[in-house]
Amino acid sequence: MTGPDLNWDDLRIIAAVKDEGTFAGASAHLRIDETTVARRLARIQRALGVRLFEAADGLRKPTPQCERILRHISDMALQVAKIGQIGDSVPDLAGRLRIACTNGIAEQILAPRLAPFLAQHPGLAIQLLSSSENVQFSRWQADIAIRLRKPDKGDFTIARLSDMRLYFIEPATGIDTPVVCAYPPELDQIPESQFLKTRGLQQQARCVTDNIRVIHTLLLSHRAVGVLPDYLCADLRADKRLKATSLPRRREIWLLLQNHLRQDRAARVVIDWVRECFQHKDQP
Amino acid sequence: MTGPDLNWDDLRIIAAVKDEGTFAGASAHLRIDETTVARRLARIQRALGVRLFEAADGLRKPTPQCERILRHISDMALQVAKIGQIGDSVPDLAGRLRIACTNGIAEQILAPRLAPFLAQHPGLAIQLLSSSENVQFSRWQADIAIRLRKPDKGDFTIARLSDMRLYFIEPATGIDTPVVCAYPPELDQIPESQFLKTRGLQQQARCVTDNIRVIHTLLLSHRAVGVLPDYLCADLRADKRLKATSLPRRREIWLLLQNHLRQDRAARVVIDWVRECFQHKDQP
DNA sequence: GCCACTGGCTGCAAATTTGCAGGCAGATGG
DNA sequence: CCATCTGCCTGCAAATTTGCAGCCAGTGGC
Repeated sequence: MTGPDLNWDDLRIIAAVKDEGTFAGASAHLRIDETTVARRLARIQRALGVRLFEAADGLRKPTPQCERILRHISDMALQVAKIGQIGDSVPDLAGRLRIACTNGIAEQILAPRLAPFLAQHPGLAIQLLSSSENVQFSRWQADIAIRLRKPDKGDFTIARLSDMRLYFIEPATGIDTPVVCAYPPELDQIPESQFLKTRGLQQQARCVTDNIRVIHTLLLSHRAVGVLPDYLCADLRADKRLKATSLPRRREIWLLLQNHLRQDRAARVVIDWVRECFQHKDQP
Repeated sequence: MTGPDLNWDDLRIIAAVKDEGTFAGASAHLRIDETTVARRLARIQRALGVRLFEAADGLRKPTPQCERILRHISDMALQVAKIGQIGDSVPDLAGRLRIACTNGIAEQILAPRLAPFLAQHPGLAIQLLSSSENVQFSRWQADIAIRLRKPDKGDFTIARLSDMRLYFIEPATGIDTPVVCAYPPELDQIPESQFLKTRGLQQQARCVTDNIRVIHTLLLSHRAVGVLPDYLCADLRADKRLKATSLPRRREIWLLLQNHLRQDRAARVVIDWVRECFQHKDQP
């Protein structure tokens, strides 16, 4: 019986749980909350009257019936992709969007992938408002903002985008009195500063800046210690004369979007691209 | 771009609007409200960035792009049907359900189709609580109830099921003082009684009953007048010695379901069958 | 012309779905 | 052993979707 209570869209959940092996993995892939994954999977199981997954080795394994269902679902996904191409053949994607974020994120994460993205969408224009200061998002000074701290509620949409690891970098062979690089006092609450404080290093800081590329350069001298986000640490971690220690705490990255742009196709395309940039931030 | 904002289930709306030619038709077919049809169609149009239908001759005509999309949708519907068969191959549909309704509906609409239905579902048992009195649905005396009047809200689910026409039947060649068949005073508010009152016939009633088959038999004598629902009028309307006049007002038919059965597969199967019975109530 | 019917849309309330916070269980590492 | 991390689930609130009532426009019949 496939009555109207069989929600076609729930079928996508089955495929995502199979592909990722966990509800949490499917949640990240589908960009919905994992409780929603669980509930929608339960809903489609009830509708089909079939058990779809067994729990084995901490993973979700599809039942034989589920394997058969998955073959049909992948056929459906092919059809959906073709439908999407029909929509894509309408070349009306245009717009100019202002993205506010830090210098580091703009330079290291977005910029490397911006040219190909704009080539793919000739009607789009992106303005990167990158600085150390928070752009006044509530005053419409930006359309999209990427924040390293969960923002207070406002008349805009907030969504969690990603997170980043932090690394404490120091010379591999300890040297006397390395230069301590620290962040300014107004950033005392960020995990980077907190870590340095617990190490008793914050007061010894001889280089105080919020410019992470400055810190990066100092660390490259092998005479300094400091804390940097993961996207700026690939070369440092590969350097044998440096030691990198992952901090226990991560920093969450949040996305803000003006509410009136929630159904804007250009905005959605740009947001997808931003998410993709963060997904691949560890790859050059 | 077919991101997660393309709701697979919305694709079904496109097909239904194409098939039925109007939102209202799609609404009846899908059994959702027509405003929901309009909104979901608008949503999928936004997601695809494609105009799907033009309005022509009071009907919705698919655009060329929509025609291409519809081909993929019908492929998907085939896959969904196959998925449903996988679920159906699990022969665990069992249960015993009590349906409360009038004698007329039980005998004329449900009973003719009950045997084939039960043969199709060997694990099901149906108890028809048919009488003229309203079973105490709120006291769990029935699982499903079919009512000819919109019920007050209660701790159960109410849904509109169908409606029926009413016919005033009289001898084609007028005779003096035909026997007036009327309904009892406690049913004074139903459209049947109201109509007879406006015709000044209610006080002249010489046969007062709530048994519509009794009225049917009297009308067959060609010496009586009365009002009956459409499902009991096929033969009367075909009788050349009788004249049938459709009443302006219809009677709505409502379905009640105990809330705890809303996700019960057996209950859903039975409800689908009941709907089908009413859909074909004019066919023998 | 008037009336009834049908289809589609708007606004509001009700119903449903989703996200978040917190808790629990299991696995891993120090 | 304890702390941390990860995955999953529950309860509650927020967000979204849906249904209903009412309205408007168009059509057909009297």
